[in-house]
Amino acid sequence: MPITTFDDLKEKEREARREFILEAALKLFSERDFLFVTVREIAKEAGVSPGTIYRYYENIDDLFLDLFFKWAKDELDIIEAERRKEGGCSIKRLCEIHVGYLNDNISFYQMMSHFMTGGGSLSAEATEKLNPIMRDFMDVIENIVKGTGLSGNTRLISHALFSALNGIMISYARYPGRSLDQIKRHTMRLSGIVADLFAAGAKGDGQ
Amino acid sequence: MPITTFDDLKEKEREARREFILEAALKLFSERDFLFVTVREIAKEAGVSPGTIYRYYENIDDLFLDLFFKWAKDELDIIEAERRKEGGCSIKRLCEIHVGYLNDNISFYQMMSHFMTGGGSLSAEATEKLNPIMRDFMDVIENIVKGTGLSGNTRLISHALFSALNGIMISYARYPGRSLDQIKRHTMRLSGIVADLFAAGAKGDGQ
Amino acid sequence: MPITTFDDLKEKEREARREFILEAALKLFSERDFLFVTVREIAKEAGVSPGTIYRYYENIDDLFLDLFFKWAKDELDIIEAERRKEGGCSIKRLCEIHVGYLNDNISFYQMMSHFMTGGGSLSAEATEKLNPIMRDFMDVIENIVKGTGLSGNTRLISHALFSALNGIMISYARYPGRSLDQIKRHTMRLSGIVADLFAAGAKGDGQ
Amino acid sequence: MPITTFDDLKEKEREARREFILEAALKLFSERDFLFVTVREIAKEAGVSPGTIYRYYENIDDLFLDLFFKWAKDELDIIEAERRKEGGCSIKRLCEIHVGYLNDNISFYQMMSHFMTGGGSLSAEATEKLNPIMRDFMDVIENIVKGTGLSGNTRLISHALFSALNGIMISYARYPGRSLDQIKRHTMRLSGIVADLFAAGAKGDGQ
DNA sequence: TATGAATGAGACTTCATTCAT
DNA sequence: CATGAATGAAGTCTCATTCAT
Repeated sequence: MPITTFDDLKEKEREARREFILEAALKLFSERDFLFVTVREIAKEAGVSPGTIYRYYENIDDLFLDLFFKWAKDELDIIEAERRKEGGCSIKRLCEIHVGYLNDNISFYQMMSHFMTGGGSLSAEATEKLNPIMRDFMDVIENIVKGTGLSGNTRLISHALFSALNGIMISYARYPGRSLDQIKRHTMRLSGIVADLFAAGAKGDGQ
Repeated sequence: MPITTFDDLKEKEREARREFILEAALKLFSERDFLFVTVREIAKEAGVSPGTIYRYYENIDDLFLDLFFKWAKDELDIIEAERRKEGGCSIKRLCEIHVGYLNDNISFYQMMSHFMTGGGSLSAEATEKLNPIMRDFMDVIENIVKGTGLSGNTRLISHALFSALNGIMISYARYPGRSLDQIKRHTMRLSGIVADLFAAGAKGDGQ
Repeated sequence: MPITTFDDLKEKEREARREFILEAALKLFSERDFLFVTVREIAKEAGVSPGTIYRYYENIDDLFLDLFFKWAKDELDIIEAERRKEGGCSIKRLCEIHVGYLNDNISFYQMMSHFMTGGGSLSAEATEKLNPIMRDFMDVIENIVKGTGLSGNTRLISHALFSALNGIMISYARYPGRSLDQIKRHTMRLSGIVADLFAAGAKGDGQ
Repeated sequence: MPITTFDDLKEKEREARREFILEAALKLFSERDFLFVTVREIAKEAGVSPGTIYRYYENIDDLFLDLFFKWAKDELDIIEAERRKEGGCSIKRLCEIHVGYLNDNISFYQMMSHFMTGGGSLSAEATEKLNPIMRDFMDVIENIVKGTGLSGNTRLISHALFSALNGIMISYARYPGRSLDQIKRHTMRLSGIVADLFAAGAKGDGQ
């Protein structure tokens, strides 16, 4: 019989408020490059004072990281759900999901590149948090890759696949003069090409 | 009979000074993430005053763009040289060159992602400058892709190849805890995988 | 027959809690310059919430004052104890005690200078509290001065003696590059010189 | 034949502007405890922008230090002038000058206590700057002390004298409820007492 | 009465850019 | 044409204090 303590409630409330701030930040990031969004703006959007932000995050990079994790987990959940479906998750479907998700959460890949290229001051602590989630991501991709019957260095292939998809987004997600819709179509097509090549490679390799 | 006018001379001198400033910036970018290099530092390194920078570039993004072009042209020259060699430039070699070049000019891909993800305030004018060089790049890649005997939408495949390689760098060029050497090795290996897949795809497609 | 009312008990409890907070602050001040200790830290150390501090002290300066009084009373007790000893308390001994006490309670003189130099926003009320304790201090010093057989304006001389000793601490208690031990030795020696001069002055004056 | 170069002029102008900012800060310090004067206020008072302050001082403590040096040198000049007079500078006169100067530059002793008690973040660099001027000060005092015919550890005695005078100011310069005039009179009297004792001690010692 | 989350003014500092010389 | 001093908006973050629970 589960008992909900007072502390549980408080913790839940705290999480909710944290989430609320995160949503506010998210809204701003969808309008503007996240690097140019300020603490003051996030606070205003969330309807709290700047100081409040710092009750929930030690510094601004911390907030960025939190949002990054949220996204990563969110996408992982989608992929996992797909895998549990009958027939599992093909490489093609994986690529669709990943590029589709990045299209719908345009700041996600920005952060990815921000943190990955060392733009963030990435405290040792932050890096320690960043690593496991990326490993989870890679594990899932690798499992799918393995599922295609492919042998060889599947880890390396997973790295290649993952980074190739990211590169598509980096390269074309903000292509000037194109609508969001056009961009989505283009990046999805490119991801399709990549997916086919990897899938074909898997088949060829398996023989 | 060509006449070198006074204006020509002045123009040449101007170009030289512009180049000089650019080299200074380049030197600093090789030491530090280009987003954290200030105008004052560039000016100091170039031995001019900050104000002078603005006689040659409308703003700092303009300078970034100029350097970006320089790099792009530089790499294109290398690729073209390779193509003129006997046997031409294979996809594999292209991938080696591109990822190798990015490894040696670490700020190049940072700028790539900076401009491509909309980090720069890309004036309409800047965008107009950005497009042709990218098209040149893509033309060269496409020619190489075509040269493998591949049919189909070679343009799209070139896009996919190019962005996949960029993605490798974005994703692993600053992998925390690894030496530059290790990173180069890893990214080169990944680019090898991608190259093989595209090459195999080309063969398969050609049948 | 004394009757302990409910109110008395409450008042006692209140005093106890006040004392508890004070001890917490004291502990922190012994580790760090008191100006850099925050209300939150004191609250945490005392195991109460920041809001609680304000149920016992109108503001932070009020707490500082309270601690200041505690120290002053504490030192006065020591001096009084010395006076009650056979032979009483000489000027020399007084100086030793005072400078010794300041050495052992390094924040005491910091606060002294804080309040005395107007750093605190000394409300009228606070000032009213500050005066009697300082007068007590001065009375004791004057009594000792008088006890040496010295005539003349003993009050003024007491002021001079007291402030001279404080000055020694202000000037040398944080002398950079010296250990606490070296500082104690140096300040004690200086206080010895001052003591001798005042004592000699007393003798000369007495003739 | 001295030649005033262009650089000399610029340097002079720079010094003048630096001085101008310093005077503005000085004015504010005379009205309020210097620790509560902000960069913005100084900038406003000086009629420049906050950023300009940082062209002349690396940080705010640097400005404080500069003002401190200015004062110290200024007072040293006064004392040296006195020494060059016929009859030289007696201990009594030295005390008058020092306490008089502190009375007229009420922030001087505040800074003295600020820096001496470690309130400033006193970078190693700052400390290195602080030491020589204090040594100069002490040298002058010691020379005067020696001039009275006193033998023994004149350095130590000088320390004692100097800190005793400072203590007088710390202890009484902001005595609540007294006018500046009353304070000056009181502190001067106290310094007179100290002066007499040290002078007497010198005589007694000389015998 | 105690709590502690929220406040919000305000601190220092940076830096792309301008403009009088 | 080059200079570089000055700008000033904007950034992140702190912390004494308040007030609804």
